[in-house]
Amino acid sequence: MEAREAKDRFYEAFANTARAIASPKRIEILELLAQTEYPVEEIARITGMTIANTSSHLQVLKQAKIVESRKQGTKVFYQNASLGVSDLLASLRTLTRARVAEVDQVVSEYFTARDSFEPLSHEELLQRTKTGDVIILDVRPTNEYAHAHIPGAISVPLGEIEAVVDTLPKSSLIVAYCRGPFCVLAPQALEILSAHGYETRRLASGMPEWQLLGLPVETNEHSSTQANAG
Amino acid sequence: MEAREAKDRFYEAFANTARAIASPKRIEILELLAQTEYPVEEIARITGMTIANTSSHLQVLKQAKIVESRKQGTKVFYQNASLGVSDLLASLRTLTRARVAEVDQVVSEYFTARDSFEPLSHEELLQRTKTGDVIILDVRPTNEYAHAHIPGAISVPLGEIEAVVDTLPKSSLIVAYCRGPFCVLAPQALEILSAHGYETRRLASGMPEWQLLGLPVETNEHSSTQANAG
DNA sequence: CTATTATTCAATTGATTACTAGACTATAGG
DNA sequence: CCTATAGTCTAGTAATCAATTGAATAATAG
Repeated sequence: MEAREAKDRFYEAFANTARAIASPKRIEILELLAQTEYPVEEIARITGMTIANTSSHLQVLKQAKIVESRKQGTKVFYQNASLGVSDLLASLRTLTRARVAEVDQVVSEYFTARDSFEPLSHEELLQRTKTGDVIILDVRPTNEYAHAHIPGAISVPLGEIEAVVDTLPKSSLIVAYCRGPFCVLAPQALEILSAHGYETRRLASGMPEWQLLGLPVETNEHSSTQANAG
Repeated sequence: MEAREAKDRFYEAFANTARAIASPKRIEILELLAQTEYPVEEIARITGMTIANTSSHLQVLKQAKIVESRKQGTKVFYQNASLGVSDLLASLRTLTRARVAEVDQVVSEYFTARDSFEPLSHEELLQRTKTGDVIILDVRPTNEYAHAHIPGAISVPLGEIEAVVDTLPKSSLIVAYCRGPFCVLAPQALEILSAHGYETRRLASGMPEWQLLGLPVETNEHSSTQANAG
């Protein structure tokens, strides 16, 4: 009985973590917080939930030690507790995508099939930056860029793409990345750029995956969470 | 509304996978099936559940495409659908362990603190096998060994450790591994061996983790699932 | 035709889940 | 001190779900 109870408590601990993540809304929150910290109100706005509901979802995640919070003035900023969260999300994505055709259906429906081109792997990117003539665009909101970005990448939030169109040299390959493999920001940005005659490629994955690979990131220490997302 | 529904369905797919895993019993099953395939009856016996209950847990996992089944005679063998399952379990373990002190408490209680020695990393093992004088023991049940094992490893199920004690040269380092980082088989085996004066080390992780690293495995094509586990 | 093995069904028990509205708390700034 | 802002907490609702067991059913081997 002793051992039985201990064994149950043991597996229970892992099940608790899984249970905290087993909710569409909370996964959406975690994907967002994988980019950078956000205050409750903004999380609520982005996910389309009420403040109260968002707060309670965040409590669930906090109790499972999956997210952490930091109070600043009247605001409470939440962020993922560690890169391990991104790792778990990545595993979950891989396992689900490989097995559930439905996901790709939804992807091609919601994330309209803008980028028909083969995405660029991180190895390819690193290699091509050596031989030069590559411009890397980070098309996420500026606060996410500020938190962590690929060294040398330029911050151009999706809304400002039009503005920079003619400032970029047409001789360079334009590589854009955003939040992750299912994020639409980069494909949308590249659609605009390629319509203007640029040679473009999308980076296969986003910031969290880049960090998981142990690749270097650059940070802008200051401005925390001003801009916003959709 | 269209986009809203698509987004919800999208995250729902991942949440479904997570929900299927968010159960202590099912995690226990998955950890077992990460070793090799097992028939329902044996899974029930090992986990201490009724056949009916085990079957229904397996249906949940099967519907989520996390496990697959194969019918042979009157038996139905289940196995994990891919290494992605082990990957997800590993992420879940890491995230939970790092954040929940409780896990380590339970570990040190249930998995009694037999191995006080620093576990051996796979890099160290590979390095030491080059310089020779290392014997690798796979102390899992023989069917799990047959399914996949470290090249050169000798199969010595825990129950047969005593029998081989004096056949192993004392000049060699004895390295044992089993199912994973929380598996007790190897520590128990090593306790016996070190009591007999052997120099012993435990491999830090088990077969699934070894495979996740892309390291080579050896297989004995035949005998499927005869021996058993506890 | 019988024993074995697994699945399914029905029923029980017990609990969670997501969510909203409104009360409450904490903080910043006048 | 007062007020607006931001977030948390509580209670209630409606909806499910979850784990389990035992009995009935199905599939297969011999």
